[in-house]
Amino acid sequence: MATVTDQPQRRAPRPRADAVRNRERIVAAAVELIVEHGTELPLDEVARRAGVGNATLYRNFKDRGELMRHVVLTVTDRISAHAEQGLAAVEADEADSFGALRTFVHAAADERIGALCPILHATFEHAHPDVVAARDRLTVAVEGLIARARATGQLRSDVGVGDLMVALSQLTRPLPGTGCMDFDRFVHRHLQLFLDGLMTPARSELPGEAATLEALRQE
Amino acid sequence: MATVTDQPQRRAPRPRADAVRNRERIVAAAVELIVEHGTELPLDEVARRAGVGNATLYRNFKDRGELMRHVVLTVTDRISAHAEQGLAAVEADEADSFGALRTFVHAAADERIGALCPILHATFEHAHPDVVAARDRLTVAVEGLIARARATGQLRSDVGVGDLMVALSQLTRPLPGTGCMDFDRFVHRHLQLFLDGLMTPARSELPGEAATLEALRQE
Amino acid sequence: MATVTDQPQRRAPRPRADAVRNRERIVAAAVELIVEHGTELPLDEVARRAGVGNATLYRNFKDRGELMRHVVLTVTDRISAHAEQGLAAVEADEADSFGALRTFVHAAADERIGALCPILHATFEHAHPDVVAARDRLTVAVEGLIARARATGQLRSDVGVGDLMVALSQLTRPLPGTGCMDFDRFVHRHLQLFLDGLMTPARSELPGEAATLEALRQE
Amino acid sequence: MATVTDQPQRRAPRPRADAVRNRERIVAAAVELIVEHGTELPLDEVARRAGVGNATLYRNFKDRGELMRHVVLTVTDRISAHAEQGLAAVEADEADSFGALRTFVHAAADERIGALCPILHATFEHAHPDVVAARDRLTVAVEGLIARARATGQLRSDVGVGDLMVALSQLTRPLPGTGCMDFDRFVHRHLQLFLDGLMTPARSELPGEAATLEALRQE
DNA sequence: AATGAATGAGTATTCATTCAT
DNA sequence: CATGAATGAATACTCATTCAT
Repeated sequence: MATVTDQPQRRAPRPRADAVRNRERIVAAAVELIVEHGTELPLDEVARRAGVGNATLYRNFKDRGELMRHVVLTVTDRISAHAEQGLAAVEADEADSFGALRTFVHAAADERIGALCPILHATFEHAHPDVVAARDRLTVAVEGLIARARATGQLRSDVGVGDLMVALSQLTRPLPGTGCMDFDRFVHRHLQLFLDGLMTPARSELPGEAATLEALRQE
Repeated sequence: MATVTDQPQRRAPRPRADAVRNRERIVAAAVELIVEHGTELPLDEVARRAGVGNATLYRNFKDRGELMRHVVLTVTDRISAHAEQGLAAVEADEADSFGALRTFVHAAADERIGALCPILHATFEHAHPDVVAARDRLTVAVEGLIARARATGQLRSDVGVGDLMVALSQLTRPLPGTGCMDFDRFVHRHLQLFLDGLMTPARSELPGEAATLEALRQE
Repeated sequence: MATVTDQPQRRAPRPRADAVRNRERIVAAAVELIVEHGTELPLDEVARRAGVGNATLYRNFKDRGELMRHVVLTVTDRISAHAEQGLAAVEADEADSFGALRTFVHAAADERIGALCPILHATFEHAHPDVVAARDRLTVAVEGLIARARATGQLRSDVGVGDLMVALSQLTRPLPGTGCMDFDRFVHRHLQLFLDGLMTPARSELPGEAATLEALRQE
Repeated sequence: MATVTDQPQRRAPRPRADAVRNRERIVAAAVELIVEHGTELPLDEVARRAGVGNATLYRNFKDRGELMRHVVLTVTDRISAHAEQGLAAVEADEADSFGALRTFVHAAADERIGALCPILHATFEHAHPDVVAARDRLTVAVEGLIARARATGQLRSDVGVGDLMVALSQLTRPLPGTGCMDFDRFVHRHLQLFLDGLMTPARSELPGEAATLEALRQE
């Protein structure tokens, strides 16, 4: 039915079928390599891993910063989707709100949120519109989860979204030079322990003030 | 002429007075820079910060690996001292055992345990005798603290020393390019939350198995 | 059906209508960019300025050298036309012969004789038949102008066609990175001064020997 | 007599005897290569020509721009010295003032003033204090020569220092890819002709306005 | 025939490490 | 001993040219 109207419109997007694939493969390879070797990885290595020439990488991403930004956007979007999904479940089904938070945290870890550490760099373009938008989307969704968990009295009231996201990023931050496999065994334990610490009743008083993701913008 | 008789007595202690100072300044500068800029920093920068020529650095430390090892040893030793001191206090005075653990964790953060991130690299010589010895010393002391806290029923029984140390290292791991100052504001909050999660009664079941520091030797 | 009979007639002129246009636009873009940014400009830039894909450029011009050659030929031909026109005027109308030389020099500058700077490169194919032919045509015409100006006693007798053409090229040679607009303000002054120096009576003795365009073939 | 006071002060400058030599050799090689191959020359080639490793070049000159700046400063200073020497001769000895200008122009050509074309680039750091100072020094000296030549009625009054310097630079601008040897044969002829055009009585009217070196600052 | 994409070879620059003073 | 300088081996990035659509 709708296909009739679709056909004439397809001319523009088509010729890039393989180019789009290359782009995706480059970002995927970059995520992998950031997880394995940290953010200082050689871009030629990314290109090789993606199975393309190095210049193809540069055709798609003007420089290292742009590639990093796309990695961040890609991973952030995936994680936002998890958060929104969890939030929808909680709102729709009256599900266990803290459980939704737990589920989200572990899912974010599996999505390699630790690879987002570049976003925490002072040198990273925190002000780029796309980055701001992605961060805002994630913040909104996670704040929703947090508000729900707080509303049901399961989450202590003195923690902010930044506390959760920064600790989550740090605890899952990849170990350079490793396949990460061994490390994964421990990470979910640490997350679980941290989540336990977020529950009510609060067992200690927190120093400082609640962090926000915006506050990480350096300078 | 009378001074001649003095000279032989000076042999042992004197010749290294400033050399020792140089060594210490180099390690101190390295710790600072690792905390500020991560482990990939230029060694010339370390030398400059230490106020010595770069060749002096290489005279004292054969290569980057050796310098990193000494950084790790220095920081580990300081942290071990804190752990042992806490343990002694607990054993002597029947003090609050979980409180001792808390005190130790925050002290380790202030001692820049985050500078131990080189130990997280696969390329680091985890098997070097000095490193093994330092790690063992720290492990013993922290295990003592853990045993005490467990004995008084305040620490949940399903966490190992590795869980504590790895999570502690990760949560305090510096963000490259950061003056770290802003970050410090949050770190103690995260540690406090994590510590809350370590208390009894356990609020969740932990996946995987307890980590040990030895297990961090990758590959 | 009747239209079928029309088709055979179209063979010769039609198939190249837009192709010819493309060729011209590419050369024009190249001239512009050489004037603005020197000869080291990226060919992709030329294609973009011409509004065609880069591959189209390569379909028309095998490589950089061939494009440069066509630029040189195009510009040279235009300048030859000016010279021949000036010569015709002088011969027909007994006009002011040195004035014709002046007019030619400024016209050549406006035709962007500075874009001939590729001809100044040692790597340029000075011996290519088309280049030789174009250069000979220009040389003949300019020599005619010079002969006339000399015959009327206005042009000093110790300067050759090469002196004129090389100095003219150099004085109008574009400065890379410049929009050239500002530079244009000065160029005609310098040309005027140089032309004044060509007039009789000679005010100095010239060192070396008269240059010829052929002598620019380096090595 | 003065040597007594000199001896104790010599300690500082000594240890760099060879380093200073390297620096000079790098600049000299850069001038040579700019003359031969233009400003886009590979820096590795400069290092090789200077007989040092490429990193030595970068130790001495942070980047391409800094090397270029020092080339410009070096050449400009040498040329300024010529101009000042000529000016001193004219002022002291009542020598032929236009002859002094001629002598200066040919000397500047031999000092490769044509290699200064980078100074005319829009991308060059025209505002750098050292460049400004060097340009001012040169401008002052040449303006002195011009004023003298004008005062004696030999130089036409409608040309500015910028007219002279830009035309001089352009006429002596090296031909990329050549040993320049052949070209040198012609350059002094063109300069001589241009200089003739500068003499009184003026043989034509000049369009536009007198250029200044400052006006070449792009944008 | 025309295009956008892909590629490899080249160039600038950085940094760990060694050498000469 | 301590130092500044020198070096070669990376790595990021550009561009002429070729390929697939």
